[in-house]
Amino acid sequence: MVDAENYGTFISMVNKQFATAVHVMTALTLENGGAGPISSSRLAESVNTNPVVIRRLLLLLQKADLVSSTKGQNGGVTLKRNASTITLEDIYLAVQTCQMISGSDRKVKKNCPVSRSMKAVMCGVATGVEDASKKYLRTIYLSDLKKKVME
Amino acid sequence: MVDAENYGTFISMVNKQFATAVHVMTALTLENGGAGPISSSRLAESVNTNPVVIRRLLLLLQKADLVSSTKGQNGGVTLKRNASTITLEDIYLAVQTCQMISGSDRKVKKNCPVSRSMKAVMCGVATGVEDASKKYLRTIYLSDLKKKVME
DNA sequence: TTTATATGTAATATACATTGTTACATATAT
DNA sequence: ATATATGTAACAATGTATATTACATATAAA
Repeated sequence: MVDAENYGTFISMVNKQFATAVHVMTALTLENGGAGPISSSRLAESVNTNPVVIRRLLLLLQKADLVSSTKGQNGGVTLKRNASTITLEDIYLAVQTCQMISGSDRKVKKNCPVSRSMKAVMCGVATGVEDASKKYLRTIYLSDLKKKVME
Repeated sequence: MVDAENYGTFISMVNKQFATAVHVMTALTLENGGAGPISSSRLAESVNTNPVVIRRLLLLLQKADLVSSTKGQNGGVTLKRNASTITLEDIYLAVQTCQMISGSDRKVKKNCPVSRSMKAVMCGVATGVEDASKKYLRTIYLSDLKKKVME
């Protein structure tokens, strides 16, 4: 049933990509320096998902130059940079699919001044939210998360 | 086709609610003080959607005490507070369905320290992003948007 | 009091992105 | 040569938001 009480109160559980990416990168931070590369299968176990989901994510992290992977026996993934130089903004930008706030894609009503202005207005708002968020994410380093996990 | 080039690059067009709410509130700001209340049908025309979509949104805005509505002939919706006292944070909080950054709902792997820590880690991150965003949204008043539209 | 018109609300259809899964090609260390 | 890892395609399953139709309810105005 959808009424005033719960309309719009669904919790969106799509877009786990950022959370998954942070998980993977944190795991690499803790395990690398240990016994070499980690396989997507082991990462998938820690995340509790399918290895292909992890591998798809890793392609994005590779494109952003955050990790590198090697094929074949004893292959797997390693961090490409030191954990104390990687921030959550780096990870966010690597896997970002869309802005946190999105405008509407509805057709503009050309005879309505408000409708005509909305795209520009929401674009500005989206940029503002994005900038504020990234500024915050930039303050958190992978090495900070490592500490948190080890506590 | 889904490959490395476009996997994760879909633009999510769900969650137009905030954009729609800003549109509606801006329209009310411009038109109120004019010829009394505005009907959901007229608002729907400006937004280019179905009146019911607008009415469902208005229920949320009413719960947040931002607008009030009257039934019957010549009925409709009016702003309940002055536009120079309403910020985009008020609107965001009224229609917010979930946090901008969400954690994963996957089951925790209890023998993995990273997996055990992730929920707390992502909760902190989500709160940080949320706070930063709200702080920004708090700086923009409906009266500012009115000016932008009238330019 | 009747009528027109507005909101309130339910039920359902539609659209679409993300995740999960299977299958297989490709590369590489041992 | 073989085992094992990544790379990639294809498709099913899931879940949320929007759109739409229909109707109940309230109220101003004739």
